[in-house]
Amino acid sequence: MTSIKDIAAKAKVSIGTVDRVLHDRGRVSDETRNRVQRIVRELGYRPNIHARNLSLKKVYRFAVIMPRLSQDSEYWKFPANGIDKACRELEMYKVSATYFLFDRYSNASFGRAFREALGSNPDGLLIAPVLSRIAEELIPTIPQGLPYVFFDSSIPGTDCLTFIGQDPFQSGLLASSLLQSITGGEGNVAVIKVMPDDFHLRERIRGFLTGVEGGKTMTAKLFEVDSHGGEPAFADVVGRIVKELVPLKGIFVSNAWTHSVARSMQALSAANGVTVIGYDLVPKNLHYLEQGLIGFLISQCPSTQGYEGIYSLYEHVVLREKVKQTIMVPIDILTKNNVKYYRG
Amino acid sequence: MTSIKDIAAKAKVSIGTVDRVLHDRGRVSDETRNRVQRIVRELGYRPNIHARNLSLKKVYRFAVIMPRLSQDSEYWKFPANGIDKACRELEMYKVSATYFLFDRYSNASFGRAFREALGSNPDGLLIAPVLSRIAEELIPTIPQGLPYVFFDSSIPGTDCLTFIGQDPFQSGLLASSLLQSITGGEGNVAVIKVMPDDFHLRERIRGFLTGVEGGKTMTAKLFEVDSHGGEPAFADVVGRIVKELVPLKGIFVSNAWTHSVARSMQALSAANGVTVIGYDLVPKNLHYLEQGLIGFLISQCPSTQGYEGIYSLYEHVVLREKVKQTIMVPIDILTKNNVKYYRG
DNA sequence: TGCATTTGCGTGTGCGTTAACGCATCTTTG
DNA sequence: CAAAGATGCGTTAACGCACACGCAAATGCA
Repeated sequence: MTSIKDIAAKAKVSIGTVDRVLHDRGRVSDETRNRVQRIVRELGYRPNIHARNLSLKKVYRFAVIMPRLSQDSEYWKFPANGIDKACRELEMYKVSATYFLFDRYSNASFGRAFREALGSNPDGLLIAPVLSRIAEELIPTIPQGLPYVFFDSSIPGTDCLTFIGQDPFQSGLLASSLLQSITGGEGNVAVIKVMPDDFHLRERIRGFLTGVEGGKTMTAKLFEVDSHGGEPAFADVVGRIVKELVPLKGIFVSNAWTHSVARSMQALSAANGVTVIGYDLVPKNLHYLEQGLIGFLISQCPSTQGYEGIYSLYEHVVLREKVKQTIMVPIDILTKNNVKYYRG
Repeated sequence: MTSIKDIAAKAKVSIGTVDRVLHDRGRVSDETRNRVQRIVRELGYRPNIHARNLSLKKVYRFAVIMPRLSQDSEYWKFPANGIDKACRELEMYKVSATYFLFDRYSNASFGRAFREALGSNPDGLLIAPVLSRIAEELIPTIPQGLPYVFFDSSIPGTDCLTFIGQDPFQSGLLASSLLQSITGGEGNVAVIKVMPDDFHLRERIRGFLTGVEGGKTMTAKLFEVDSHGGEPAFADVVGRIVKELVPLKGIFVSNAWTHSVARSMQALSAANGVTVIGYDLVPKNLHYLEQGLIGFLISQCPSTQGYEGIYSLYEHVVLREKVKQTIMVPIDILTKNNVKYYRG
C-alpha cells in the first residue's frame, strides 16, 4: 500500500503538494504536477479510504427518483429494499439516499419529483425512468458533472453512468421456451399486454412472440387490457381468452399484474391444464404461485437493481473508481418449489 | 456517533482506561470498569471502523479448506471466485484468504489440508466438508474460539459460526416438478446417482423421488454409476437406460456430471424428446445446455457461497457483529435462454 | 525602485482508535 | 524497612488523508 507520503518522498516534494495535485486545487507548477502525476500512476496509488473518511466531513447524498412504492402491485418496494440495504452498508462512508417518488402514470408527477430531487442538490441520481417520454425531456436538464444511474429501464442516447436492468426480449424468449416445453410445442397460448405499456413491456412481448414463431406449431394470440380497469378488466379479458382459445394451454402476462389473471382463471374454474407465466415476485403473485395457479414467475432481481444502483454511484462518487456501464441482472425463474429462497 | 472520547469524558477517565475496558486487558478497578461499561452501553458506542483500521496493524487471515479447483468438473472454481471477490472487497480491511485444497476422494488428503490450515494459525476457517466422515472426526480438534464456517455441505452437531448452502431435498423436488410439467406427469424417467455419493446428493435424489411419488403416473427408476469409471461408465449406464425405459421422457442427474450423460445421449442419438436435468454451471454443462442436450441446470450459486462465507467470518472476527446461523442460497433454474446472465 | 499580489510549496492540526510507555500509589517480600 | 513488584490510570505517538495556514520567492504594476 503506497501512501501519499511515499509519493511525496519519491517526487521530492511535501505531502501538501501531492495533495494539491491529487485534488487539483492549483498552486503547483506544471513541472511538479507532471512529475507527481507520473509517480502516482507508476505506484498505482489509491487513497486509503479509512484515512480519507476519518478526515472528511463531507456526506454524500444520493437522490432516488422512482415510482411510489405501492404502485405496480407493490413492486417498487423491492428496489427500495435493495437501496436501503446498500445505504445501511455504506452508512459508515457517510452515504445516504433520499427518495423522490412519483405517480407512475403522471408525467407531471415525474416532473415534480425530478425537480425536487435536483433542488436538493444531491451528489448523484438514481432514476427509474419508466415514463420514458418525460424522462427523455428532463434528463438533459441534469447539471453537467452530476452523475446519474438508470435502473429498471433506460433512456437511449443519454450518457448515464450505469444502467442496471434485465434484457426484456430475452426474458420473453425464455417464457415462450418454458411454455413450449410444457405444451410440447403445440396448442393455443394467450399473450396479455397490460396497458399502458412501455418499451420494456413491448420487448418482453416481442421476445415471447419471436420464440413462438421459431417453435413448432404453438399459436399465440395477443390480448390487451387496461390496468386502470382493475380486476374487472382482467376478468373480462380472461373470459374472452377462455372462450376464444380452445384448448388453451398457457397465458403469458407481460408484467406484475399476473395475479389478476390467475384470480380470474380461478374464478372461471378454467385454470386446469393452463400454465400461467408472468413477472415479478410481488406479494399477490407469490400467493397464486404457491397455490399453483401461476406456473412460473420471471423475476428481475429488483432489490439487486436498487442495491447495485447505489453502489455504482458510491464507487464513482466516493471511491472515484471506474464503474461498469451496464449491469444485466439474471432472469430468475421462480416456481412454487424454489420461491422461498428468493427475497426479491 | 459517539467516540471513545465522549465515553472517557462522561466517565471522567482517560481514553486509555476506556480502551482497556473495551479490550478487556485488565489494570482497571472494578468500579471504574463498571462505570465505563455502563456508559458504553448507554451511549450505544460502536468503534469507528476507519479509525480502527488506520491504527491497527493486525491482518486477518482466513484459511479455506475445500476440494481442488479442478475436481467435480471444475465446480470448485466458482466458490473460489466468490472467495477471491470478497477478499478483493475486504482488502482494505486487511482480510486475506489462503487456500488449503484437498483431493475430494481422499480422507488422508483432507486430513493433511486440515492440519496445514490449522498450522498456519488463521483467524478463521471456511470449510467445504464434502468428506463428512473424516470432517466429523477432525472438526472437534479445532481450537476453542477459532470460528469456522461451513459451505456447500454441513456437519450436524458442530457449533459452526455459519452454514451456507442449498436445500438439496427441495432442489430435487423442484427438478421432479419441472420434469412433470414437461412430461405432463406421465412416462418413464431415469434417476442417475453418481457414486461416490454424499449426504447432499442422496437428499437431492430423495427429493426427486418424493416429488415423483406425489405426482401422477410418472415412474422413476434409479441407476448408479461410478464416476471413477469416467465417460465409459456413463455411456454404459445411459445405454442401459435407453434400452430399459421406453419411452424415456427424462433423466435426472444428481450432480455436475450431467454433461457426460448428455454426451452419451447424443452419441446414442437418443436425445430427442428426452429432457435432461442436472446440476451446476460448469463449463462442460454450459456447452450442452446451449446445445439443447441439457434441458435445465440447477445452480447452487457457488460463488455466492464462497463470497458469503468470507463475509460471515469478516463480520464476526473483524466487526465483532452477530452473524446469521444459516444462509440458504436460491435454487436457480438455468436454461439456454437465461444462462448467459449467470456467472456461477 | 517600492509595494502588492500571485505562485509554489511546506507545516501543522484534526479525525478516532490502538497500544506502548510511564508515573504515581499501593502491596508484597526478603 | 527498603527493594521489588503489582495496580490503576494518564499520556502520547502512530495510522493516512484533507485542508487551512503561512512563508518565501517570483511577478505585476505604478
